[in-house]
Amino acid sequence: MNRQEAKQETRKKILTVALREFTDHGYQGANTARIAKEAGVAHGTIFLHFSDKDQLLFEVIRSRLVIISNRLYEAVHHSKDIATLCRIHLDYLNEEVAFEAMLARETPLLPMALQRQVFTIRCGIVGHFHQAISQGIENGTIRKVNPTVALHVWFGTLNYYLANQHLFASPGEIIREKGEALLDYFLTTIRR
Amino acid sequence: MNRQEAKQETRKKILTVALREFTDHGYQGANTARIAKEAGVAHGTIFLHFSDKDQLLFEVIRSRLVIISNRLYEAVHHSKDIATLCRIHLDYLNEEVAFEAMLARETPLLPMALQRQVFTIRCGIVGHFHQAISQGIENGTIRKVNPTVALHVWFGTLNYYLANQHLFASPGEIIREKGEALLDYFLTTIRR
DNA sequence: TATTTTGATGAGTAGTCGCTCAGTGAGCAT
DNA sequence: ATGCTCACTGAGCGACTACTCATCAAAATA
Repeated sequence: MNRQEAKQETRKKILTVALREFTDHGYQGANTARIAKEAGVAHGTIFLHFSDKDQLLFEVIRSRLVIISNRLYEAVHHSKDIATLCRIHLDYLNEEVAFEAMLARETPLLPMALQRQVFTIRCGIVGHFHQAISQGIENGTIRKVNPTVALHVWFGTLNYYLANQHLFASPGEIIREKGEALLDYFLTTIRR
Repeated sequence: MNRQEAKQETRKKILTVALREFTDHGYQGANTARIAKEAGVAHGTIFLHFSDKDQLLFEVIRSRLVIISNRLYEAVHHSKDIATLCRIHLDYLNEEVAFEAMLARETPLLPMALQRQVFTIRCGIVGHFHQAISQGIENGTIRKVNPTVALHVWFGTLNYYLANQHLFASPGEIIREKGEALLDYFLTTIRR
């Protein structure tokens, strides 16, 4: 391994550990000294690769969101049925429950630039849901509700569950324990 | 004013300033030195009245929650109609939007003990809504939905709006701009 | 008036944490 | 072999902040 490859390796190690650190301790709680220790590098090394803590965590969250976005985009591309979309969404949230819970808790406190990026990436996902509901209303399977509000209800309630998961369920089990009931409620209230 | 009255006055001044401090800067950001300065007392005085920052902010939050709890409790004596309760709830949130938005953002990050206490106080409020929905189902005005999930939807979506208010509306206007549409959606989806 | 009680003071302590920078040594070109 | 480059090191800096405690002064009490 030459020096440039080694440097990239170091950077990657830091990013990997930083993701876990953010997931476990949140934005404020993430500790650069601990990240360095866990990654097996000196504390100062972090600041050779990233100008400051903000930029490091920005990079971590952004890269994560891109993965999510792509995955949901592909999954969602094939079906326009709202029930299917919701189920795919629940499956995804259940797999990434630790990261998504932390994101739900921390997003409102993130630097505004990062917050807007999170929101923009989410908009792409929400668009598919919107289309599915509008189509359902047109062909008469869904009652005449405001599609935007319906989506805020779906995403909002899930966000609420994730952010406060330990008040509603055993840790890490929130989607498994509450997802089905929410989906059932959501579908029966919007379907004709 | 005797000494005991003066002491109570000091305590009250600290609480008033602490409420504004928490509303403006959140839990982590709330600064005990700044609170003391704003309240016109020495820094150490705060810790004569409150064992630590946690207890001070808990007292602040508790006193606020008691207000809405009492207000809803009184309202529920006159009416057990879910629409009325929701409207009272929206009115309250609109009046206290800055504090409630901060609470929505910060609750998941509070120390667990404080979080549980906030949750317990909220349970009293939620109880009133639960009763109204159950009664509505019994007398046939409300469809047979899971009342608990319905409440999570109502409180969860409002929480989502409040926590991310600046993504959905002009600052401080979130309830005014989105409350009516949400109430309309909520009622039409649960009513027969 | 003399003494005790007590609420208030604010400089000081101890701990945390992001970030720096002079120094090190392995790798690379010549 | 020699000298240079540069990724990396880690002790230490400085800023911040919750909390303490010796001290004070005014009010209550005797």
